[in-house]
Amino acid sequence: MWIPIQLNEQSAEPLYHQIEVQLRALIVSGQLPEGTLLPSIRELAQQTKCSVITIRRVYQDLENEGLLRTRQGTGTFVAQVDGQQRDNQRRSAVMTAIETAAEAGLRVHYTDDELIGMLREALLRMRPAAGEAEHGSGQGEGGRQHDG
Amino acid sequence: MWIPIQLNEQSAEPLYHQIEVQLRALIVSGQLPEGTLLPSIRELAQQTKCSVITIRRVYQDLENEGLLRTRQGTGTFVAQVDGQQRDNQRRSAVMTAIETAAEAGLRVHYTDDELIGMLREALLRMRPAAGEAEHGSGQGEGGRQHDG
DNA sequence: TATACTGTGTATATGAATATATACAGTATA
DNA sequence: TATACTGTATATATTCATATACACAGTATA
Repeated sequence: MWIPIQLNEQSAEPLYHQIEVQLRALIVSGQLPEGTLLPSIRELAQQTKCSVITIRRVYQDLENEGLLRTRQGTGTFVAQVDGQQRDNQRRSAVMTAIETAAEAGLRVHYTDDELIGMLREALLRMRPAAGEAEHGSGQGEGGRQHDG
Repeated sequence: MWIPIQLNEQSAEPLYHQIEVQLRALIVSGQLPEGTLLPSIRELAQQTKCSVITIRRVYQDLENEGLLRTRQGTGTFVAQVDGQQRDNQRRSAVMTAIETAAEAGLRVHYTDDELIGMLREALLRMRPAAGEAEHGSGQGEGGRQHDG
């Protein structure tokens, strides 16, 4: 049992948070369907080379958000949430970040069009040649600092 | 000597960081021109009701970024940076936030158009009626006076 | 020089965030 | 029941962020 989690050891962003963000996205985007049995905390701890307690925290946090359901002795599953609610979570995760960006933009007096242009640029850069033959160049994504 | 800094005591965002973000924006957007003498650290500390050391840290951080210049015994000034470089800083402050948002969006499989739409929404919400009845540049209620 | 401003350096308190080991408890099944 | 898995609870180490007091040093000027 394996799920795609990529940790950046360099980043100042704490492990538990990196894992949470990625796992949350997998669930909320439907890539991990309802009822899916996740790896055990020990298994995922081994995969990610961090402690069991850290993974436990991740599972616990996501359970508190209603995304997971755990049964002691059995395992941890993707919870069933109604589509409406899941959409909300999916949306709000992104909207929060967008609002932060918009705020930053307004503060330094960028126009709406300029900001939208910058978003277009960023997307183009991060989603290289979607439709072309790209293969290979590992676009320098990655290490950002923690958000404020 | 007074500069418009608004602190949110409730926020989890630390004081020094709130001040830095706002002061950086004032400089980088040109609202505080080159050569402007800032309030002394003691004065700004009083205005913001936080300690001198905290303000000192702010000034020091911004000096390390090249935005300020301090002369012991005299005061702290807005540094002269060539327009190119200042534009870069203005831009990168926003771009970083935009990239974070884009990353979040891609993770949950939003399309570019959806993300752009969300940004439009956010801007509309945060910059209400910018072509309607309101005249004036709308920014910052609470008075911007500026005498020297 | 005396005074009253500037910024600077050192040393420190405090609390939260991060991560951990280890022992405990529930569940499934041969 | 014995075993081998699950998750859980407690207690703790460590580091970093935040904020501070207070003595020190440079500058301007009456």
